[in-house]
Amino acid sequence: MPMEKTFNAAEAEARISKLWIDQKVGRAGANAVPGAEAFSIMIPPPNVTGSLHMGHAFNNTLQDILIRWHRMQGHDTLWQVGTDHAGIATQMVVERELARDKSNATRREMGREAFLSKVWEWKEQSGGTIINQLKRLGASCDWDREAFTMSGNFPDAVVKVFVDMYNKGLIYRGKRLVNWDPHFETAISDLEVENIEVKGHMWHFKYILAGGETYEYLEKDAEGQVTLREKRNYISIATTRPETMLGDGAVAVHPSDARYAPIVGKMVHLPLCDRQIPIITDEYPDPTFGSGAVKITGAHDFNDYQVAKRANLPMYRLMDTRGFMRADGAPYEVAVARAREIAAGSPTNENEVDSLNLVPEKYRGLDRFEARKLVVADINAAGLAVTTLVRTVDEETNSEALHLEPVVEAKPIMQPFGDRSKVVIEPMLTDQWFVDTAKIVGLALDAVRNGDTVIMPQSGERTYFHWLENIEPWCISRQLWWGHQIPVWYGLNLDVDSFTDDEGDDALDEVEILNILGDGGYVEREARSHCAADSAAVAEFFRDDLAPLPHPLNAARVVEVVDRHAAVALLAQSLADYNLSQDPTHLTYPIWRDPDVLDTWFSSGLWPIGTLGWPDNTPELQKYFPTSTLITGADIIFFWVARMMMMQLAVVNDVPFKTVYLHGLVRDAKGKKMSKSLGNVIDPLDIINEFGADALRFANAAMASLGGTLKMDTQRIAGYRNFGTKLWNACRFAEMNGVWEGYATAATPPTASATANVWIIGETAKALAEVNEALKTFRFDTAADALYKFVWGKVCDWYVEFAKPLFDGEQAQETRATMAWVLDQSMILLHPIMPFITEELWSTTGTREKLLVHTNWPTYGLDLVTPEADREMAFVTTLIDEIRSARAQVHVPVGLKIDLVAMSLSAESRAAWDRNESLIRRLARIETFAEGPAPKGSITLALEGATFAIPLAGLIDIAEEKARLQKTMDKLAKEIGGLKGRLNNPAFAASAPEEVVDEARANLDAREDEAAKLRAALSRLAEIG
RNA sequence: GGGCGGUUAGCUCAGCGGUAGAGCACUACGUUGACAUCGUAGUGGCCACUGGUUCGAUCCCAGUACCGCCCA
Repeated sequence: MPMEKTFNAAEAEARISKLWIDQKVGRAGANAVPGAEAFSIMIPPPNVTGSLHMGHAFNNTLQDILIRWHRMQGHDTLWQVGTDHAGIATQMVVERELARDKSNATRREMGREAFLSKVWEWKEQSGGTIINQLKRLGASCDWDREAFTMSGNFPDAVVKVFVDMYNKGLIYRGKRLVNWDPHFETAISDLEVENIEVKGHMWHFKYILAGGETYEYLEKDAEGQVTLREKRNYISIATTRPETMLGDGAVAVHPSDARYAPIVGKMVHLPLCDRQIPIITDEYPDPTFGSGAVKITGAHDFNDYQVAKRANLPMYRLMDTRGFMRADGAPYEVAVARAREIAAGSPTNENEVDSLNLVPEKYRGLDRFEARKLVVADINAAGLAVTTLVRTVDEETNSEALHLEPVVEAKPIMQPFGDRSKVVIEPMLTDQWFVDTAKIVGLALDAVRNGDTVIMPQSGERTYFHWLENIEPWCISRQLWWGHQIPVWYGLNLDVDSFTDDEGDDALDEVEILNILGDGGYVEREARSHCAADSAAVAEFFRDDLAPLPHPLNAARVVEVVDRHAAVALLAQSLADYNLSQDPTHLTYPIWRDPDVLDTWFSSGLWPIGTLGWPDNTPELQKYFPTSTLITGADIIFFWVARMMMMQLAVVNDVPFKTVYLHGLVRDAKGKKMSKSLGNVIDPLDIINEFGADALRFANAAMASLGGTLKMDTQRIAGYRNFGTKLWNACRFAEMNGVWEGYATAATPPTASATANVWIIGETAKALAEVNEALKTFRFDTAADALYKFVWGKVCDWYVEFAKPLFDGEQAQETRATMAWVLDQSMILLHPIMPFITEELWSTTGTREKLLVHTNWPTYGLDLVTPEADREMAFVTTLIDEIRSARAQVHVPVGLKIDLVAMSLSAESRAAWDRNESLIRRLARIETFAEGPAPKGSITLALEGATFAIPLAGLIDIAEEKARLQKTMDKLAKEIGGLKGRLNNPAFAASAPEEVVDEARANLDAREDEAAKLRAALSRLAEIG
């Protein structure tokens, strides 16, 4: 059955994709020769909730190109595929799904266990979407090894790493100011916060000095002239977040700020609150900004937090997990009384400070933005706003009036938003788990500095260094349910420090038991904690804690309960039972697990070893780790690349990958970020449906120059679809000429005698060398460009045309063999970039031992290039180009055959002519050929080593031909001028390398030779008219 | 404010010491033994600006302007 005119991508891709998957062409080690070197790539695991976007398509195309290239070379390849559980994103999706049906219970109503089983259910149903989309793209992963960060050995690996790092002191728990997402009610890391400029306001408040004090406030201009002098009883502060003033711990001014020097150390009344705070100095306030005085709210601002720590100020938390003003704890009067005691020096601790709710009653329970409005209104009402005189005119009476209005500046402010929730992030003082990154960052920096891991483009290394050198502790706990739960358990601290053994039986008596349970007793103490892989292992630690305690506590059974509340209840129950029964065997010691889960990036940070079976020393781990190359977006260099480096080095003391290839974000044709709101999202599946996966892949490869932005243009994709069609039709032409009959795959080219055949074999070798070199250096664009130029520009534009007359001559047989081989090589070389169309052509042409995906990558070298053939073909193609160009310029109709006269021919040109006459005649549309002088009314063509004339008496417009020649002369003159200028400069000959000088000289000779021929032609024209 | 990068044909980008290339778009012509998802010929550029280094700079260095991205 003859081939169709075009490749039917929609039909063929599905069929070929199934074939590859059924035959497991991408399984680890497929097509590897014995003892082959390993080549491995870890896919950046897409979110299990996700679907394929252009970024994925781009990223995975590049990975697949490398994998296919190495696999065809017989290397032992692994492309590890899988998905990420994506804590927040997945929890969000499942909650949203549940909310669609009002009859469903909410997450909180159904509880942790039931919710998690819903998430798993959802994952089973829709988690495979993106994997199937990768298959449509043609990705040749090892599908049987598909991993998931919540399945298989991954949970164990994550827990083991946590425990190890905990034991090494690399993970700690602490109360820190973290980014709090009030929507998801969890901490998030710095990287999950997007700072966006929004319209905001700056309010100015007066904090009145305590004790009726006043001071002289002076403002000076740059020359030191006093511009303002007034007696003040207040200090003016500016804020964009008025509601936080309720938690202020101080007002800070810069130590060099002379305006406030008289009042540093004095107290001010905190408006709306019944307490006083000090005026302190700190380097943080900028004296030139606003009033130069800053209110310090340590629990709700990152800068203030640092100031508060330096000045040892209490940090009062004002909000709850949803971002509402606190409504818990003691009444305001009680809390504020205690705060005053603390301010006066009463000893306290972090936990007590955190437990004090200093939100006055009227603001309690309000949303933070509601509270803001109310605080502003109340301050205005109290006359504590900084005001300005405003003149108004009454329209009816036309009378002017002056009155004071609060100063509120409208100004853009940077506001933090959650990258998932899109709500305003609240800095919040909470207990969280941290990785002490400062302790593990060193190895990660060194590995890149000493080249164990190479990041490209190199600018990526600079970014990497800059971030790691300034790294902050990594907050790894999330108050979510979907994720790896932190392997830390807590138990009540029952250490009995005042035990008196009245009975001499070394056992607790009833009074002592009551002490344990009683108000303010042991159960109120801070809990003990232990970290271990599971509850059985952790129970050992708690038994060790219990061992030194008096009977019967030392014999208590350790049991796990849900939380501290349940633990206290169970312990009480248990002790009460004991008191009656005196049977210690029933005594239980309850422990509970930390409810938080780990940041998703903590587990994906272990992706390279986790997917290879670690902590078991599997054969895959030995073979494929460290992995060869990581291809990922530059936007996740911090999230993921740097963390994988730190984690792998900390855990297995080896780099996770040898090369990191970073690429930019895929944008639309205009360079805009693709976003749903802009409506400029291009769905790669739509592109595949319209143009085929190969066209998309080729476009991706061609765009992949190092460092640039990636602008996706469907017109360009269409162009590469056309490129596929071009190759298709070259093969179809071959088929129509019987080229494939009896042809079987051959590693080496056929012996050829016709110059065109010899030449194209050499061009094929050049293309191979270029593709190899380009892919070796990750220049996918160069590889694509070289293939495009070879297949279209050499094979189709010239070779196929040359072959047509050759098919009729004595060299028909070798031409068929050569064409088959060249097209074969084209399929092979293109296969990594365009796998579908090439696999399809492969199966419809010739006799094949293996699928193309497993066909051996060629190894022939540039020795196949024959310089004589190159020169000869250069003469032929130049001559044809010149004739065509001349014909077009003097408007010779395409259909008209012309005569050609050779005025002069060098020996080499004559030989070239003789061997290729039929090609030239055909492609330049020549009727007759003769040697001799130019007939009258000819146009002239000057080539190196030859001059030709085309007699066109009566057909040509003399003036037009003159203009044509003059134009060529002008171009030549410009070149000659430049070359002469250089050669006449003595410094050039003296300083430039010899070959450059020689080349310039030879070039000048050739140009002058051509110019002379053209001058002669012009003078001949002058004779005519 | 800090860091990284960009500025080359109408558009999107390569090139990065020997006076410019591709694809697309555009113009004219065109169905010759594969291909109109095509062919042939063509139009189009003080390589942002100012200095410096060099025999020679789009390319290296410094500065300026403008534009991105990331982090505060």
